[in-house]
Amino acid sequence: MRLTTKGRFAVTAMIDVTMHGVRGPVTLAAISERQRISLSYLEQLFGKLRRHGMVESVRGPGGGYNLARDAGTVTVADVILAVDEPIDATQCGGRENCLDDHRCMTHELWAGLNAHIFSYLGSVTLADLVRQQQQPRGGELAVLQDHRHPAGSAASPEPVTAV
Amino acid sequence: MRLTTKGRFAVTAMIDVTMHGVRGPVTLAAISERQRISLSYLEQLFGKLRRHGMVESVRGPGGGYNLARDAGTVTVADVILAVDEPIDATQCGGRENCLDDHRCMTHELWAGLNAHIFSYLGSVTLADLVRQQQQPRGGELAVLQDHRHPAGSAASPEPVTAV
DNA sequence: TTTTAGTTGACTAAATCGTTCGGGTATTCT
DNA sequence: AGAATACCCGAACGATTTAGTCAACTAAAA
Repeated sequence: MRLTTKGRFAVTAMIDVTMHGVRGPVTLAAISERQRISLSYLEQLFGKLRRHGMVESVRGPGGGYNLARDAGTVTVADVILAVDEPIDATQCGGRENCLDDHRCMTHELWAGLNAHIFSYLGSVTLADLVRQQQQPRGGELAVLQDHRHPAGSAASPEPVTAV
Repeated sequence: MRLTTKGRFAVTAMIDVTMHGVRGPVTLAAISERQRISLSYLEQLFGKLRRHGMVESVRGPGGGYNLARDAGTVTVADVILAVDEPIDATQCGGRENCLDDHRCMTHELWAGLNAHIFSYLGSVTLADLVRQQQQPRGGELAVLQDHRHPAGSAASPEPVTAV
């Protein structure tokens, strides 16, 4: 699970489709203007989103993109995986050919971390994000409150925004 | 919070230092050989880690790197932030100059997502990862079991490993 | 049939990733 | 003192990714 601005652009665009798609398809030109994302870049992203079954396209005048599934069933992980090819952080590629005493330390390590991040991003749907967005000044995600954290040891001085 | 192989290399190297640093400093050459990471790349990473107060260096023969803080207080988020400069996914840069009806939709959206991912990665320490690593065939992180997930909607066909 | 809007492909500048090389400096050992 | 060790620094590199541009195409509606 890679996490870059590319995936964030895709999620932002998908939220736009969700919010403005209640009556008819949403054009990429409209998304481009509202979210300030290059139209041609959106074309690339939505090409992948369409091939991964995230959206459906309607051609011709009045056309655009609709969600292919209900907003409550499309997760952030789905969107990111559609546009961001997964990477393999383990040097053994999942096989057991790592030698000596530390047999594939990175493998199990990142498998666990990946699994959890994936699990979290797979638990947040577009509907969740839209619901949060439509509150006047919500700030935090409601669904996020549902996750507990072991409380200890964090305490980083950096501001949380724009991390 | 960007998530690439660069940060993973850094965390892997830090775990190596934690595991092998119980008696004296750990050389980059040893980490390079054990973890199969380029020595010069390690030098770049540890330069940043040192400047961010993650490790301390000992020069000369018998030298190497030690953890600057206790392994239980160094989180994965700390390490990743040290080597991976943060990105700004919001187009307004945190200020309120985004116009029209959707005032900075991406801003609050990613602020929330970032906050949660940061919160999770900030809750896993090097000590946790080493503890997990030293179990013969542990698999999952124990600390991960402490996080609940709303259960719904995920169901992705992809394997969780190497996401 | 003209316009709209998706579809595809090639192509680009810039940044990042991981690596290699070549020199430094501080410390310890002989 | 001098050699060996190991951190320190910066430049450069090919490969990949990012974000964007351009052009030509097809399907559908007015």
